[in-house]
Amino acid sequence: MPDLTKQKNAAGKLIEFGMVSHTAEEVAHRNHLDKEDHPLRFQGQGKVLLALSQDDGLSQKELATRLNLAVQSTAEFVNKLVKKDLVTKEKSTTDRRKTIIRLTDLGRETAATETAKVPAYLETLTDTELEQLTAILTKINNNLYDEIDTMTPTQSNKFKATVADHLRDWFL
Amino acid sequence: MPDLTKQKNAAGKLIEFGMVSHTAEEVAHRNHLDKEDHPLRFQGQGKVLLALSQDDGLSQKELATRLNLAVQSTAEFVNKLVKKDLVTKEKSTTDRRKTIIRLTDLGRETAATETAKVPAYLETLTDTELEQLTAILTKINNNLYDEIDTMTPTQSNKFKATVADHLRDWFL
DNA sequence: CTTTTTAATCAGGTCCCCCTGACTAAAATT
DNA sequence: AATTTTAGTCAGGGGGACCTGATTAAAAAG
Repeated sequence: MPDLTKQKNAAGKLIEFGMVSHTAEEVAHRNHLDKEDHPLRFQGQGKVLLALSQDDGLSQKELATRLNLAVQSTAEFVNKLVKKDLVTKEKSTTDRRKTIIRLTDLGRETAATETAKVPAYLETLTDTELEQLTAILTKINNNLYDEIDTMTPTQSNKFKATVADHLRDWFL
Repeated sequence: MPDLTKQKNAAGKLIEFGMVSHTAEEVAHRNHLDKEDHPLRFQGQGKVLLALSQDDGLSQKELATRLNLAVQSTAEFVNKLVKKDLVTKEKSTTDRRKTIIRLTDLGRETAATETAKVPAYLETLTDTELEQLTAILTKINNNLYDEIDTMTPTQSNKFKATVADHLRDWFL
């Protein structure tokens, strides 16, 4: 039986981490120490980018189902990404209803550097700590995937595949 | 010299965690398995609530400086919280320019349950893992506080105190 | 007793994430 | 050929986190 206090401690630290990292990002952004427009948080537009770096050339519909989004939301994000020259839209030749979304070089690069970026706050951790953290987060993330899968009976939910596999490829 | 690969692994897991936990929350919310209006992410309104649970009866100005926000933003969040019956506003009697913000019982309770909530995904971790996670996050968070303090030369930046001390009180 | 500083407010904006409803155009069915 | 399904689009919204600018009321200072 796990110690409830320990759980609460960890939970608190996690909340704290969420808040503080968010604030740090915002401060950095306001101080213009940050070149990019916006950090690209891997929600919304970021999610789309990530899905595409794993599987380029998806249709909007496919993107929407994979990302658990309404098609219209997906369209919105895609359009925003087009404006930033991170992806392109082109009509499918085999099925002219479909629009194929592809990463531009810039888009691919952005996704890569964005995910490969090592935050400064990790640099003081020892190798052991990094390993522990990775192992623990792996466990946590898997739990979360299960949670999502349980809640969304959409059998074609490729969310986990989209996120996890991509990151695995990038990092392992 | 720390292993760069290990850093990247951890960084990736952290990104993944951010995305996945966010998605899980959204899914839960859409499925109405979530009673509350909105999860209260401890930014914006949530930050205000947290600051108040540590130090009740602050003025809006004090809140703003502590939270690194424009006074107008603070006012906006406070007003939203008032509508939700989580805080109250009252004019200070000693200085009638000031507006004192106080938590309602509901507000205090909300902050408490919100922060004390142990996410399901922590329940499968062993005691050892929980301890490791807590230790590592403590280190990371401290790094982030330093980052923020370095970037904001506002000497009166009580951000760290507001966030960390409160959570410490709650969890330790 | 003025002038200046301070705490708030209102007004208006920017950008983000995300959704429903209504409607076309192109495939797949019947 | 006529109908239905499918992929997208437009229009419109709701809520959230923030911000700048202009203005008021009250306290502090000169």
